[in-house]
Amino acid sequence: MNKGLKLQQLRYVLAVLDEGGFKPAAKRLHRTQPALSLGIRELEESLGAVLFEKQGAGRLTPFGEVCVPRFRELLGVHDRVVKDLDDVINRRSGRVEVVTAPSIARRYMPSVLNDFLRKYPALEIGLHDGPADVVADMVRTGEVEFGVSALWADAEDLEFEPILEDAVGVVCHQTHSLADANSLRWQDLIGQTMIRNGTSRLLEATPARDLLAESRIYISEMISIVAMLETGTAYTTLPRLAFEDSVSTLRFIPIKNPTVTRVIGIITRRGVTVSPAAQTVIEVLRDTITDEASG
Amino acid sequence: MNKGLKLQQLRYVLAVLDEGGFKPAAKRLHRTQPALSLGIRELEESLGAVLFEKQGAGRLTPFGEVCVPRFRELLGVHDRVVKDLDDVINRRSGRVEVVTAPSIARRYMPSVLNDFLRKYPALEIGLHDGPADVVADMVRTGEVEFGVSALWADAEDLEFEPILEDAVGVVCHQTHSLADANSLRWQDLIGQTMIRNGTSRLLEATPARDLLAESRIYISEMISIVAMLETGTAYTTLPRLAFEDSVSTLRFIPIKNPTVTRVIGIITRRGVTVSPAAQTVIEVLRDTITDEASG
DNA sequence: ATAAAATAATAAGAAAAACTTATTACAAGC
DNA sequence: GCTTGTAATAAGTTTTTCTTATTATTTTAT
Repeated sequence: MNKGLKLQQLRYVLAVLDEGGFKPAAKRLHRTQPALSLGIRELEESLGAVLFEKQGAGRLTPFGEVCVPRFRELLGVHDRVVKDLDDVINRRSGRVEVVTAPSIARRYMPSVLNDFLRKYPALEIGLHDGPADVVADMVRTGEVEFGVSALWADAEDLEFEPILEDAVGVVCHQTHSLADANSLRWQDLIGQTMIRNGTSRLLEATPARDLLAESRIYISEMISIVAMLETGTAYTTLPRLAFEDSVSTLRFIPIKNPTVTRVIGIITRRGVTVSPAAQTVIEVLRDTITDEASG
Repeated sequence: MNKGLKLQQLRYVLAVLDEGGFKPAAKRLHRTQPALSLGIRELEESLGAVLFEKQGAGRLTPFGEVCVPRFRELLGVHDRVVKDLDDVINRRSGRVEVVTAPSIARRYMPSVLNDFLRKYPALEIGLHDGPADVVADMVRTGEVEFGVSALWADAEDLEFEPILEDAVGVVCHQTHSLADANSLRWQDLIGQTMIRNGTSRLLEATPARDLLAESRIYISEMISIVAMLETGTAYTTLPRLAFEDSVSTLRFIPIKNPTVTRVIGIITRRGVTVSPAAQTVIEVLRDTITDEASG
């Protein structure tokens, strides 16, 4: 007794039943009558028992009666599996986990999420945020399918695809001596009290490196930085997007010559294809950023 | 997107996962590595999405992760169906409905049932009894898979395979004038009061036809026949097996020259193969009757 | 009952599929 | 950089599945 049913042969059997004979069944399946005859014969041999009575217009043997509900069940499961997977591929089903830098989460993701949920009503999304190292780790562990953030050290196991440049500028209180400039050069900052923060290492390989060396304050939390800036006695540097949600008494002044930028991109595990649903989120994100840049 | 998964290709995928690579998986399935490579490639193309990362020792894509549980489910159903059908064929599962003449039900079936239940502990049986016409009808409608009885008119749609001959004799009270004979001839009955019953038509094409014509009493129910016989004023004829359960004050005397017999056989629908379980019951029944005849 | 029509089984060969061996390409490890 | 282990590709073979043509059987109609 040869194990291993062939789904097509089971379909032959059901077609013969539904159509009431080999010939009409063959027609429906775009086959010839001997094809079904042979196929069903082979199935019977592999089972070791006959399914149809001889010469009887598609009448089943008692054993056939036992088989048919099971054939239907198996084909039903098959068809459902095919449909499920088709839904996943065609974005009618699925869930994506994403992690971004906080600035991205606040500046772009609300719009991305809205677009995404509207365009793909059946897809689900989970959005996380965190600093660049957390983003990288969550991608690495597979907690999320991709991240959106700057990538400090380019890691062997991660893929980075830039999507956005974010220029660093001065942030200070409106009463600060630098507050009224439209733009600044790095030398304008010499002698001022500088607060370093998590993004300050962007300056490490730039003309601002000396300012960094002189700075005697480091504050990691944005809320503490703001509190310090509001005393009017110090400034800090931030990429434009990271400043976004700050207090209205603070000013952001771009710095030129040279412009220092933080490159933000999509971080994925190297050699891991993202799911169709995640691919969709990435596409929507790219569109959103392109629109913002041009609009 | 081509619908229609091939079960073997799904097994390839699971084997690669289980064994952690194409080569060991191929070995386990007694195939070569390119066979799996090609098979899985084809599956990916039919789905429209990649399942395994390139060059990565059997690591799945996120889409692959979605697929695998469903592949397991489908193959699980397949394997269960194969096992179920195998059980049916090998008599480890199944149910048979049988109908017999009352005489058979009482004389042979208890022993058949005991043998059957002991030899095939997983099979179930349903036993019915009734007169010959009911037996034939239950077979015809498919209520039962086969019947055991005499068949009056040989019907086009039924198959009859004789297994047993049952000789007709005289039944009368112990005080009746015929009661002490060891055997009788038909002419010995002339002038006696005869009760006709359901089996009397066995006599229609025999020398007893004249007795039948003279008889003025017909009783269908055995219990009423017995009551009448016990008055000692009349006799009736019955096949040996039908007499079996009668009262001890009655006698059965064989009739010779010629011996009239009722042929009992297995009745099935013409052109309908019986199920493996029913086949088993028939075999046990044949054995039982052979044993009784010789023992 | 016989002839005609319809249906499925069988035979033989063609097309398609699945598999094999041999080779190439790619990545990881020494 | 070379070796080693892995998977992909190429080409050809075997196996499977299908088709056309024919035969056998049963049903239907006369």
